[in-house]
Amino acid sequence: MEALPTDDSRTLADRVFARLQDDIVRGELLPGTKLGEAELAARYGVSRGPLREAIRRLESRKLLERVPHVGTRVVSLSLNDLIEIYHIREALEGMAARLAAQHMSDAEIASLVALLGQHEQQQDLREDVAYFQREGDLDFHYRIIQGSHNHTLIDMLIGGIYHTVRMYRYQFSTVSNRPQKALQEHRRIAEALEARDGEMAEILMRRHISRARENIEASNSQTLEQSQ
Amino acid sequence: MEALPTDDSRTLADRVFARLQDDIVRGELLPGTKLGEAELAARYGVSRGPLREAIRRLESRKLLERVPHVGTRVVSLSLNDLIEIYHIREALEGMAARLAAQHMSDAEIASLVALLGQHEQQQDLREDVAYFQREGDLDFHYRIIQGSHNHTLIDMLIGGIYHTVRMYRYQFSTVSNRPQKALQEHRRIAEALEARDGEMAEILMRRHISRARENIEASNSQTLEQSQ
DNA sequence: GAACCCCCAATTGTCTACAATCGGGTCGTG
DNA sequence: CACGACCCGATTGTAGACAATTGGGGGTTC
Repeated sequence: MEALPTDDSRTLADRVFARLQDDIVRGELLPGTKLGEAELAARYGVSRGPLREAIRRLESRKLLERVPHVGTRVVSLSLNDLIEIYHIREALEGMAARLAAQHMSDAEIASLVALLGQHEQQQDLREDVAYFQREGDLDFHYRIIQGSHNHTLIDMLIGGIYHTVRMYRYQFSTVSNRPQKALQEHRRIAEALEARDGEMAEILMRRHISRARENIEASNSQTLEQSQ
Repeated sequence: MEALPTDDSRTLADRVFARLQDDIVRGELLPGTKLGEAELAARYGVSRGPLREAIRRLESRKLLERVPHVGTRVVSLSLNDLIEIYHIREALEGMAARLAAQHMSDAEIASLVALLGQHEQQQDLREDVAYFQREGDLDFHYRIIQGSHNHTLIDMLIGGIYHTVRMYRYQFSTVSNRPQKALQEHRRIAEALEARDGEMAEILMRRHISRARENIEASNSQTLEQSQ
């Protein structure tokens, strides 16, 4: 989806950044884990210099929390944080859907529809459902965000928020318990894009994300109560 | 508004980050300026280690552009970038206004109204108008964002977008040519907050930012044409 | 036995120095 | 004049050492 850990990015700091981010997002490093610099430097085979640069960047992305003279640890999201993020996604991805209706090429839209066809097949076969619910869902949203052709918006969502959303999915091992409804909503959004109806696309996208949020709130309400 | 350059933040890297960001935003370092590491290290009296950490963070915030093995330079915004940012502000600050109507305390709203009173006086006196149009305007928006009480949203806007907006104001030395209208719009937004009318506050805020964007587009259309 | 203080070990923060790598400019050649 | 190889500067990577701060353990006192 982005830079793979096997890539040969320009500098060492860039590679360490990508690998460390991936390990965090994929749950290799669990939330709350304390990360010693010497330990991490050994883990990735680099010296502390490039490592610290990578840590600073991940701190900016809210994937690491750092306390001076104490240490760095992987952030642990609260349910409230996640709900805030979904409210923001509602605003930004709603906007992205409206822009996508204006700016996506016919080819891009056709490709998006084809993607939904694949998802439908996967679901019919009940095969690798987890994939659809995890990366497949993000892939759909990913394409619409790209379709907005607003570079700043793309950067904020893809480069900022989506890593946190993906990390959450691994942390809470959340799987949507409404995959068929989600797919239907995806279809309707795609139809609005095909009709070049930006307002409709925005409304449908906002509603789609809002429902996902409500689903999370309902599924984790007992978790919330426990933590209080 | 945030960390002042005179603060005594925990680590050197934090201080260099704050000072360098301030120098960029305030136009001390002009857009496109090439920044040598040795030069900057001498300028701020630190070694390259903390400096590089600061550079990485400013790169994440889109205030610096870095090309490996070539160098770092201050970003120069295009008019198109700025317009994209204003579209995003429309979505996010509209949301912030709606949340502020729900979550701001009566005291916070009263303080906001008092701030508008100060702005009105400044404008009547035609005194230091530039201040109102620059930091004063941002101060109003700043308070509403804070009033949303959504930590993630606050962080994205205050910690991310607003530095870019402020930098732009210095770069293009843009002064709104509609200060009285802007102030009126501020007043109406405040009234909606007093009435706890979130929907109205959102609509008014979106319209307000949309008009500011149109104003920028009109003022700089010749600049756009020139650059093409 | 509990509370407090002090000291120490561990970790982080910082600096200096040197090797390695890349890009751009220069010079020479066809 | 165009093309290519070379060199030099700057940036990046690494290592080592030392300073600074934090948090906890041990001891003392009430």
